[in-house]
Amino acid sequence: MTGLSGEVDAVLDGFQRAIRVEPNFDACPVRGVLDRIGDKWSTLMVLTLALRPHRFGELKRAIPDISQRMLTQTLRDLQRDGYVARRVFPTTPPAVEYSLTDLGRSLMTPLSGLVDWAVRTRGAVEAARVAFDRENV
Amino acid sequence: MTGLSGEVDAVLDGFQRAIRVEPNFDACPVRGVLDRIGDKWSTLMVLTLALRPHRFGELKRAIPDISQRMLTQTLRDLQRDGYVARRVFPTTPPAVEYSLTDLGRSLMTPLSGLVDWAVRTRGAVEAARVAFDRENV
DNA sequence: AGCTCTAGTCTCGAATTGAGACTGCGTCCA
DNA sequence: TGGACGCAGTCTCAATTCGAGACTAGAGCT
Repeated sequence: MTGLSGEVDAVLDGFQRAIRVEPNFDACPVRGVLDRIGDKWSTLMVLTLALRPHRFGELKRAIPDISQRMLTQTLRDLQRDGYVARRVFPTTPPAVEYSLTDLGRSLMTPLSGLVDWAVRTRGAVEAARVAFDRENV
Repeated sequence: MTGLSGEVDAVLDGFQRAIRVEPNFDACPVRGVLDRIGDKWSTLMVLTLALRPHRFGELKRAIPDISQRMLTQTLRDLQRDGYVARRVFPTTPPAVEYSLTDLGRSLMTPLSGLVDWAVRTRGAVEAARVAFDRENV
């Protein structure tokens, strides 16, 4: 047995069944969802928008090392998947407000579990990295 | 108020504090951990290794659309971070077994929460995509 | 001698990303 | 009246990353 809780086993079973059932592995819809979440900028952006709605420029300042190009593109992708809502105020200069939808907010529960895990394990990960780099010159 | 549970709020607070404290945003250790998890292949590989240990070739067959190059590289990265253990049997032809470490297994709880969420929401995401594509010609 | 098997590495063209210049258009200040 | 500014992008080009597939070592099998 795996030593994991029953809940985890159930999810694993579901995962295994999902990829078995899906003849085209690449088209697995769970992968489609996970790939978006797994994107370098997506989680960061969802986490930032969870604090409060942001305008385009605010997001750029909140995540200083993202390029405008990727900011635009990631926002579009999140919007397309229904996680983020885009509201345009036809003023000059233009104002655009991005906010999480209910679907986007529903991601916060599993995502915060992951962030929490990351915070708890980062020490172990850092130690593992140092050990690995020491052994592999 | 955000409408989220207190637990999520607490994690968000932690996240916000973490990025505030970190002067070099790019070096935030949580991001380092999340970036690895967020990798296109990492989650898939962890999920596969959670089923049972796999040899290199088995992994390649289990995840048919990964290139050898990325398979090697992702496994190295996961090993470096201490999620995966690599065991070499000095036979010919060589045999190498990859398995999850305790640290790697500890990821299964939050990760399965995410997979579960992906399974539950994929219908809504698919609908959002169709609606978006219809509106944007 | 030649073929097979495994776990990689190497090379090269293709796709993705980053840095930053540029746009449109009203407002503010002179 | 005209010049600079702010905002939310788009466009271009260079750098980085990725995928596909050829190639390697060394023992066993025929």
